[in-house]
Amino acid sequence: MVKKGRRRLPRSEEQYEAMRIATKNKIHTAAIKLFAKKGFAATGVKDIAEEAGISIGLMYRHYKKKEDLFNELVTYAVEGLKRIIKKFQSNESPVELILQLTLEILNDLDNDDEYAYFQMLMNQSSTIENLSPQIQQLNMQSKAMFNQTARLIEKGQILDQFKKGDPMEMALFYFATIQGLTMMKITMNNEFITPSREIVTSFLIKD
Amino acid sequence: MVKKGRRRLPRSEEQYEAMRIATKNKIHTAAIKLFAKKGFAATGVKDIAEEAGISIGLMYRHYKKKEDLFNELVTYAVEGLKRIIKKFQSNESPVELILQLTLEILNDLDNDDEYAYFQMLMNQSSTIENLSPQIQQLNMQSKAMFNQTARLIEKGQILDQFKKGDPMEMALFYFATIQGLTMMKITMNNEFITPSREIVTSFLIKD
DNA sequence: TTAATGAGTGAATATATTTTCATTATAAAA
DNA sequence: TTTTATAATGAAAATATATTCACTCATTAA
Repeated sequence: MVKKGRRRLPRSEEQYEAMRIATKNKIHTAAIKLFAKKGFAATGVKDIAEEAGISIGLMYRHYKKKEDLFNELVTYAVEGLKRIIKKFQSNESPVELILQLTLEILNDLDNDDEYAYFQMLMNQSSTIENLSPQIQQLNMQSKAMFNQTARLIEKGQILDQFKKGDPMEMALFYFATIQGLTMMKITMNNEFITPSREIVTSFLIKD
Repeated sequence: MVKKGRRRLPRSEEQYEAMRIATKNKIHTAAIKLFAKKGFAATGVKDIAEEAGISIGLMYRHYKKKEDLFNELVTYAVEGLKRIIKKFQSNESPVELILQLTLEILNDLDNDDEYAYFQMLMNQSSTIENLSPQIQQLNMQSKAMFNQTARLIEKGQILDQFKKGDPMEMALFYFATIQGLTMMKITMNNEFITPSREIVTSFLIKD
């Protein structure tokens, strides 16, 4: 409808799109880092703008509220979770699936990948009172991830790949270690030592 | 000096002291819970006063600033750390010492003891920018705790009580799991399953 | 009863943080 | 060089949170 009165643009729509995506990326990278490290409340929009190297005003052109930015990041985390859940539902060998995920996570921790930040974001979410739909979704997917992992462990136990024990308890412990490692990574930074996957999985996988 | 002009008091000094301690305890219990769950920035003095069942004004009679309250709690955490470090320096069997600590922690998690809150407080501390002397002390003790644990693991390896591996890496992993479990406990609350100590120590202790 | 004292209160003030918006900068077409 | 559309800015307004302080409350010795 508005298209009818199309006027000439100084830049092409593609150029504008690229600019917007570029600044959005800057905001994302800065925000995930700060939210993960300091939490939602302790992170000021000023901090984010500074870290991203843009003005506060520009942030608000992209996000009406600080919360909207947080929620968008949460959405990415949800997508990541969904991918893992889907993978776990495949028919591959349980031990292979767990090993694969573990190695991937340890690798990301070692390479300072954004993974750690997203993991922390998931914790931070639980500290927020006013649960947005995005955070509710995240909580649902987390629970699904848990159940899926417990089922996978059960499968692996039947195949005699895994050690005995309550699958739910083991799944919880697995994620607790991942959680804890992520936290350590973020707080210790360069003093952090990424553990071998043998250490991480020794409670679960038979030698 | 001031004692000279002593005037009559409606209550005895002991009574006043008891009242002050009572409210301080209320504040502590409320604050540690909220700081641990939501972090320093996200916890309002209003929240603390509400949870403690007192007025905001009374809070400020006991602590000039919100930060002072936080720092006092940090001091308690430091004392706890020092106790554990001292214990670890004793000549008891390494495997016994680690087992003892692990069981104690798991028991506290199970019983909803304040331990979990103090553990989380230690994380929250790392997210604060303006490092108070108290927080600096906490960081120093944390590092000491690490080193002490690594040394203990080394000792246990020589005695063939522990599995092989880099002691520092294993110490870090140990605390990461504790950290992660604490976090889970606080976020999941009643859905949390306290893992058996066998699961927690299986990466470290030989069967 | 009254007077005295320190605990306890919460509305008012100070401070910090978020959000808005009038304005400027940029790059390309004319 | 001028015009244009949109990105980008940052000081000002709106909002939220921390802190203060003039006051009330509770208790007990006199």
